[in-house]
Amino acid sequence: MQNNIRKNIEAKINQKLTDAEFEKLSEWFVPVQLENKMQFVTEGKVCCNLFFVDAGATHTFIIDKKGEPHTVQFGFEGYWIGDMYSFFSGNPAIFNLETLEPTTLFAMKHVDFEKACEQIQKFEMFFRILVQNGYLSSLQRIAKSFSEDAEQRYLSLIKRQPDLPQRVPQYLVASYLGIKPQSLSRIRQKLIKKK
Amino acid sequence: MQNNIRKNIEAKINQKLTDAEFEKLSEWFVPVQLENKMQFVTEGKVCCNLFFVDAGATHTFIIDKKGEPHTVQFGFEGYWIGDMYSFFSGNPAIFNLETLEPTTLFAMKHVDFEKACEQIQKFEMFFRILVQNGYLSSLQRIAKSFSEDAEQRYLSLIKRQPDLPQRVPQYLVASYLGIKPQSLSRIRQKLIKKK
DNA sequence: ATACGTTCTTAACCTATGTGAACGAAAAGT
DNA sequence: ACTTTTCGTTCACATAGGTTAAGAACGTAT
Repeated sequence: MQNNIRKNIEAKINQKLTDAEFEKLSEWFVPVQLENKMQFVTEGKVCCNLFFVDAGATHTFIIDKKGEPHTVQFGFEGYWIGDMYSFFSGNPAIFNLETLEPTTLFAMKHVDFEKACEQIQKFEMFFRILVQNGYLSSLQRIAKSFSEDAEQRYLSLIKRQPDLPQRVPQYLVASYLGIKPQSLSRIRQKLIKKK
Repeated sequence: MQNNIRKNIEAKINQKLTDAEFEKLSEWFVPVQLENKMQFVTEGKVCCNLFFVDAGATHTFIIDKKGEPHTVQFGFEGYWIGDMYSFFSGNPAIFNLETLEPTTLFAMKHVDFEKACEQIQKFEMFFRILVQNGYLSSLQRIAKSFSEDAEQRYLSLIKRQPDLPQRVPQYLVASYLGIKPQSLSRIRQKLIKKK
């Protein structure tokens, strides 16, 4: 049942897990079924769970002072998501997470995460790589946001994730790009005319 | 000599290192003296060192397609810097690092880093926390860059790091904020008139 | 002291994106 | 099937920040 997690971990550390290791691990991952538009992490509330997206789609967002939401990350099959700040510190979350489709998650509690890191060295290694990669890609994203305009960011986004426009509403794509839906609409029109 | 490193690690993990642990660690940190404006990591070249800033100032930057530099991070006393991507993967670096003052660094090679993680569990823990915090703060930075204009970003930057304007030239502050020096100058004028 | 290069400022103009509003299409609820 | 809400588009206008260029202020080397 947690087979996708196994594949995911093995791919990232480039090593196989033993059946014994996987048995242990799978006990710490609890399946969670969510409908569309369910918020399962809320800014200001502690969330000591980490999630693996088995099927479906989610987004991580913040609400700014004016009450406007801003999507920071999407999460699809095979993504690890959650509010890492709250997860590790036990303080209130700084992000919100919500489903964009009916979604199957596996949730891991922080206490179990600590057990997993202690008992399964490969899991700790896996997780270190995961956080490192996340860190690096967010640094690159910051760098790109300074040197590219919205049109270029949109083009490289749909190049990287061609299925994104099919899976999430356009206003969320705009939010992720840091622009308003009207502006994305305008950019798309411009691109169609160019061709 | 590597005392600042010891304090830095102990503060982050909230535990003391034993003298034996520290002895071992300090052998893996090699001091490096650099003059002002020395580039010590270059995009496209492998850099399998991680650095601790003992004294001085540095910045991490990329060069965009038009040849313009963009500062992604500053590094002052007590910061851990380097191109993590190159450090961990062994691939060419994606960032450049340069001193902004005469600077004293401690460098740790990746092979020694691996030894340190294996032999000193507290070091591995320390490093995991370091990367986690870096990841979280860059996510928050992305989120803020969407909801705040340059003036607000400037104000919260100098609130967080009041000494920054004294230590780095204004055009680098502008670069970090993602705007041109002229625009920062304009913003500063506006703020002076407001008062 | 002089000359040179670098950094900061100012100003006029330009451009990308935001804002507000109106409209139609699609989706969801009854 | 009909109504209501949500979503995407389009437009006119506003604004933040970019661009270009000039000069002032400062530091450094001669």
